[in-house]
Amino acid sequence: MLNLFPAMTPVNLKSLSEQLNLSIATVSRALRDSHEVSEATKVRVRALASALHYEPNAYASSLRRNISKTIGVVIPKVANHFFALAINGIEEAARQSGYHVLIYLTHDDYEREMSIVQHLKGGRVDGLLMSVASGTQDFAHLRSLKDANIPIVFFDRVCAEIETAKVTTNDYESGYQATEHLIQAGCRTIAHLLISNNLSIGQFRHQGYLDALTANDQAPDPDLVMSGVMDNEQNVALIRELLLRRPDIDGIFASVERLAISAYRVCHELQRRIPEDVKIIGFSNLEAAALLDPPLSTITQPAYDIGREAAKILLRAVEKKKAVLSTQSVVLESTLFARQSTGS
Amino acid sequence: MLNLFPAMTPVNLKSLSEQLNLSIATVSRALRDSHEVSEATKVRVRALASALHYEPNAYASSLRRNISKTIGVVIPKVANHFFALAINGIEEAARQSGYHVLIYLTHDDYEREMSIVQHLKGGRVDGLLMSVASGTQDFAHLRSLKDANIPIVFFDRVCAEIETAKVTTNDYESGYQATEHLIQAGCRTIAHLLISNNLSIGQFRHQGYLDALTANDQAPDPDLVMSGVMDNEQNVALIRELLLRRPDIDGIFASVERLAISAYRVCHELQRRIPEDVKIIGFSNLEAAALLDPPLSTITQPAYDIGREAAKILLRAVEKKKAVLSTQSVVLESTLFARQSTGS
DNA sequence: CTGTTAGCGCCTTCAG
DNA sequence: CTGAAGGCGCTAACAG
Repeated sequence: MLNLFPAMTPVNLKSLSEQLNLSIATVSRALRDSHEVSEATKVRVRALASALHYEPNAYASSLRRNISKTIGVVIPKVANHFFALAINGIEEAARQSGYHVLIYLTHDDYEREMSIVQHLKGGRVDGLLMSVASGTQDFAHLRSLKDANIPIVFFDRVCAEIETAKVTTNDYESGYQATEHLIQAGCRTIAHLLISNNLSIGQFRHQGYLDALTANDQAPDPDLVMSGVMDNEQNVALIRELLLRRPDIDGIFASVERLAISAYRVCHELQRRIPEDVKIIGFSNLEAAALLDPPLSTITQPAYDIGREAAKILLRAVEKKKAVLSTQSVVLESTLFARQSTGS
Repeated sequence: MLNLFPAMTPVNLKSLSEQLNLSIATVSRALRDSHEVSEATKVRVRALASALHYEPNAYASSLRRNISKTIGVVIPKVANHFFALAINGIEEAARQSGYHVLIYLTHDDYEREMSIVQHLKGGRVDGLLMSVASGTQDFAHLRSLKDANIPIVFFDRVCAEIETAKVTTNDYESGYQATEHLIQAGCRTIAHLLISNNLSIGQFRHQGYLDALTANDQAPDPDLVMSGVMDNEQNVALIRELLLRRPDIDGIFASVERLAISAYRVCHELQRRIPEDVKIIGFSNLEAAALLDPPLSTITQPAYDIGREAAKILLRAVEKKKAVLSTQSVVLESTLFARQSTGS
């Protein structure tokens, strides 16, 4: 007789097996579609299981098999189009392989990143995807993941010191191209706005900027390089100051979306016409960039693909139970959108 | 003698207890800071535990205590500023209470939503936060959560049929205000763009639109109401068609960010001047809206607070082990930003 | 093909 | 204050 009130007696292998006069093991095997169980019993078992809406207890299974079917994603923030899109790609890849996704935000805080990683060593995840916090200087907590047998894949903001797989974009080339784009458009004094830290991506982009300048016989000027801070209003103030101090600036290359937007705003405010007086190009995944008038030229990273690629690499390692990944680097290409005023 | 190679022998209560010549129970109690264990042993235990970087196995604990310290978040998409900000608030609240956050994207697909919810009944989460998919018409899968003893809190896109806590914004009022804003600005023919479905929020906003019209002696015209679809390019085509069919439209109220942006784009394309020919106001959490020239007026939802509030309510219920929440409705207020061209 | 047994790592009575 | 024992739900080895 069926028990249709699972809230009363729990629905688990035990209760199922009792009602079916089978052993727990057989029921378990039947549900996992093992070949060593007769088709007839499989049918019986499945029928009851679905009638009672049986759902296996994920944690019991995880404990037993030492596999959680879960990956962790540790990123600075999600209120940022790039990471939002990346998560999308990650979730997609994870779902396709039957994995769950735990999300953690560091808010670019080292302490927080450390405590998250420490927690995760408890076996809650089979693997980790990570974009390091800008405040992170010490990487011991990341190294220790190796001991805990948890593979990690870095994306976008990678950590060069750790030997593992990394997914990035062609940051150096993008920095170079962006700068050259401004030079071609006639800019003679180009500022570079980046985030103040040791992030690999910032360094690569900056090197691209420097090399593009020298290649075009423009002497790099440290005074034109601005390191942003966490607080956005402060950044606006810094940019305003820079533009007032150097009225000769006629081109701005922003390595971060927020700085590009802020620069745009400050130009408006200071009545510097875009693009007549100042041309701006910035890293951005903001769709609305194309709608600005004049539109903002952007370097757009394939965020979704980055997330997806990273997740796929991680999952492949997880399935093979390889704690340490080969130091493989996947580089995807960003796209430069040179947008012109529609002249309406 | 210390074993500093946890990769060799596993670090768990058993191994710790052996090295300390204590029982597993005592070690467990010491680590949970139980009052029934001497301070001296606590110190000894903690010392070894931290030396070996002991991290409790979350799944064993979950299995035993039937508590996962994890909540699930099921949303349509994350590549949308509103949801990104909401996740931020959710993660914050969860973290403060020591909870983990699993994320699932439905892509507005009913089947997917159902399968996710079904999975989650396996005890993987202690509670659920949800914004229902636009394709969802049947709510049996949500009801069944009650049987599984999993509390659920809806936010933004709520499901009226389920009796549980809900966190929303004042959608009716916002729709009313937005429409009145356009009327005050002199619009005589106001279109309403919304998403094609049974979403509660769409209905409320639409009712506000209708009531504002009648209150101002404008007869609602069904021809001016457009239901969007999933594909954005199709939406652009639909909007274009609408504006061509009804050249008398001089005001647009968009209930979704994407539609507002698309409307903006189509107006540009059709050379309808904003705001001289057509005024636009739309729901949006896009910062860049203020940068558009002319800027886009928006109704902005307190996304972060919505996520945070919803998570707090859920966590309170989870801690009390209440599967069914009181049908409590928290309504937060959106802000209308009436932006004017800077006239530069 | 099916059943029995023995844990995964942890927590929680119940006894000392 | 500490220890011994049982079991959360599931799976995997070993018997039949």
